[in-house]
Amino acid sequence: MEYNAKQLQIIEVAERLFSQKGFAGTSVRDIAQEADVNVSMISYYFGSKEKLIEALFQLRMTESSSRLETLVMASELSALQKFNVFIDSVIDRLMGNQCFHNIMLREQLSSERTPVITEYIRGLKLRNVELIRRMIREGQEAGDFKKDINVSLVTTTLYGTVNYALASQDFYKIINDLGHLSEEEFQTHLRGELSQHLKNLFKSTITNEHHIQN
Amino acid sequence: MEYNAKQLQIIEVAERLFSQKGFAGTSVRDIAQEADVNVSMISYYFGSKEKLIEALFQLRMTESSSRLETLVMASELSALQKFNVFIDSVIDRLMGNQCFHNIMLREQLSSERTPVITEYIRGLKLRNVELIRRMIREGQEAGDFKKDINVSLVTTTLYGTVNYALASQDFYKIINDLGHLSEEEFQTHLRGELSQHLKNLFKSTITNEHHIQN
DNA sequence: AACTAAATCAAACGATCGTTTGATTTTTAC
DNA sequence: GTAAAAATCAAACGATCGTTTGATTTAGTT
Repeated sequence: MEYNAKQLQIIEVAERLFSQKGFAGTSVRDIAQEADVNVSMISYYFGSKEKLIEALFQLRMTESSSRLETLVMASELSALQKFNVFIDSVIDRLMGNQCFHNIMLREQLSSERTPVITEYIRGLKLRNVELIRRMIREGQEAGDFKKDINVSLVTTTLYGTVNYALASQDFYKIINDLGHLSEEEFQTHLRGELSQHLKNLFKSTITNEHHIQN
Repeated sequence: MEYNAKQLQIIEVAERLFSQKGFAGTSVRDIAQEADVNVSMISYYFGSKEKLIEALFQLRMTESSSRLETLVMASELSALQKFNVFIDSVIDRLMGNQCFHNIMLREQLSSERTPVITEYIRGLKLRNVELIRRMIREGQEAGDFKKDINVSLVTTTLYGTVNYALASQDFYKIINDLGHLSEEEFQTHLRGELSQHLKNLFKSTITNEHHIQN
């Protein structure tokens, strides 16, 4: 499915409002007003509010990242280097699509989920955890990584840390006295800190004692 | 403020429904029906739906954990031991109040927040990060912990990991073939895995090279 | 220019929302 | 036992919800 400019405008406004106020907390009139279209256009183009968020998910999910998978795995980087590249890509992907990942996180918190969206999320998470599993196994076979690594929990810490950092970024800015930075400067700062923190965290956890070149 | 049995019943049902369907996604009629009271009782007792969730926050926030602070800090445990005790207490607190922490996490994702609730959350997070800061500083002064530790990000990883693990527990159960466990067995299993994972994660990250007794 | 299809609109639809009303029942206090 | 207070209820309130209608305008095709 491809969308015209007006449809994309509706989707993008909906994405921002769903992120800010939640799906149930956002009315189609809110969306229509901010997207500068008539209320009926939403049903006209998408069928329903429910179908609209499904269209959003379909759009955002399909445009993401099968490149990464082959790009990372096919390279001649060491296992740890691949893992570090992956960490940065996760940070970039989540920070570059904060609204959408906010919606996705909220969706995971709900127990009354749309089957379509639930399936999208499950598929994405399955791909992510499998990619990490392959990277870790590669590192283990090279003798660089420890043998007993809980892949699920490593994944959980990676995504959990980035997600929670983004959810708490206002608080983070305050207690670290970063109010003087512009929004862009702050995002860059946070990105760098997260990257360093996570790389350090996992390096000392999943690699063996004997030093390996970074 | 203290509540009678009926009021507590309403609060507890509201807590579960807000957790499952979100604040905006839950109607006062939903709550009234499941709590087996008349719709008007919610306004009668709490004033409004908004005041109801504020009452929930006030109730859950005041019943939590200033004991921990003095208990952990005043003991003769080593810095790492204190940190490990704190890790377990965080896991227990979040897993023991999943509904409420689900609501709290959702609230942090929203940009249109109730000032009262925002302030509750800010205060709680401030206390938590300060407690962790004191523990880390103590470990540093004893020479056990590294000098350059980003307290905010350590806190973020701790809470982010536990929160995300709970948000993804259905997925975790599936990909780890834990479907044969009862719900209680699974919770116990997850608690243990999380505890081991986080202790291991932080031990290798924040302690110095030379071994210190656990 | 004439016809067709797509887009846009104001208005209205019925349903549900949070809240209030006013009567009635139950509990409490003396 | 009786009066006051608290609790409970069905019903209704106005507002807003997502969606549909039907007329009108715009764009595309010949």
